[in-house]
Amino acid sequence: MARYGQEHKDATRRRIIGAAGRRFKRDGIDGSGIATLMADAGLTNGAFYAHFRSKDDLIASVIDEELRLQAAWVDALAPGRAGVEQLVRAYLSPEHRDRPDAGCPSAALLDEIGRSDVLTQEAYTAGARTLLEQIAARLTPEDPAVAQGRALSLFTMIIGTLQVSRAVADRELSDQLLVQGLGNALGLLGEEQHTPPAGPYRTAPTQQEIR
Amino acid sequence: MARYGQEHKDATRRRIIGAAGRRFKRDGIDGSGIATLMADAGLTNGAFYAHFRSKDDLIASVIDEELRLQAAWVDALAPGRAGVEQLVRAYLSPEHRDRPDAGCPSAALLDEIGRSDVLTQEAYTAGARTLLEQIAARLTPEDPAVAQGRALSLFTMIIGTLQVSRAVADRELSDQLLVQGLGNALGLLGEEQHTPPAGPYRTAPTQQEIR
DNA sequence: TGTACATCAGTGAACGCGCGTTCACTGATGTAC
DNA sequence: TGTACATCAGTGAACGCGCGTTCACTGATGTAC
Repeated sequence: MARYGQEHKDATRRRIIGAAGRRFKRDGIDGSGIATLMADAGLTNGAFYAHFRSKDDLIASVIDEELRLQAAWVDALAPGRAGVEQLVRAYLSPEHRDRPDAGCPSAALLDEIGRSDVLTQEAYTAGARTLLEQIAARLTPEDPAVAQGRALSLFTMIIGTLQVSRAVADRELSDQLLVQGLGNALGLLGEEQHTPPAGPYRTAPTQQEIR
Repeated sequence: MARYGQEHKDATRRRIIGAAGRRFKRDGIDGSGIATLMADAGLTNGAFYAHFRSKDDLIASVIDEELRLQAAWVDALAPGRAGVEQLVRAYLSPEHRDRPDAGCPSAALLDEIGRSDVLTQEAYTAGARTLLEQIAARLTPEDPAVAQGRALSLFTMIIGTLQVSRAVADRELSDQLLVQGLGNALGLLGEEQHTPPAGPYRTAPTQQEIR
């Protein structure tokens, strides 16, 4: 029958999506051409349309996949509130700021997602819902409404802080914004918690895969 | 001597910058071509290089101008804490969400600014510093450190919230995020303040020029 | 007051280039017999 | 076991188009005399 089984084609598709995710987060969606990201995946431009109907189709697939990976990363954190603290420390680290290609798709692409077509926005919607629920579930599960509000505060604050820290030319100010943002986030998280487990935020787990 | 005085050329330059600001915020920086934004300004593509050295030069000028306008808008708000509440209500309104071209440059362009050249990032840095100081100055000026932290929390939270509300395909969820974000922001603002002046956020002043 | 000239903001065609997309083709593999 | 054939993932040239940028030119105006 076929030269390779379906699993080979699926693997190639996933490879393209992975390479495109990294490229998009580094250079922007508009700033990434098909030929470039196919080369990233070790292929030539022509093969693209055997896997995707259009660039828009790819974009939606990438956003879907990126948010799934992020959800899996959040699931793997320590249980409960401690995991959220872990998340925040890793998220607002200089390492995350300096490696957008390995980082959070929201921080790197939110503006562009806001200008994307409906399929991409639907993928983002589902992903963001999941993340907000995951965070809320770790915060005071006895009061869902409060937890939901705090989850949204945290989510928007850490995204905004990382974006501003990346947009700023002054390194010192950028570092300061991260530290201050971390303080704000931890404050928001744990007024009840008296001694937040110390440890520099640079030793957060799976640094390379901060999302 | 010259056909027109220097003020004519300056006016044209400002007109291009204004048109480009609106276009950038609507379609993205990468998504806006020189010919299109010159047509927006009532000119043809060729005239562009009599006013700017390059597109990058324009981008830096646009970011500088957009943040100056935003600072002026913040200055015109009611004095003190009441002005910040006014700001937050206008910022997290459905009207602002739905008119990015007339809105906040940070919410529309932060990702792209993070990928822009150093001149653009320097313009953004100066503008963001001013805005953070303006907000901080309105919050408990007796304790600058606390005010600074809260200003950053507010700034990043409202930007993040607006971006997420724009990226989400579900209108109902989007509205809900704005309301919840507004609650969070007001909570952050005024634990001391018992009855925040009501009035729907849609009647915030200078709606058209929310920034 | 009337004419010749200089100025220069703006025009619009053209440049090479990379974009998203199409398509005739290649060639490594599995199957048939 | 060896040969002919079918499959189809991937190649790479080509398509029209819009990009950022350049440049020879236009034509309305102010100045000189």
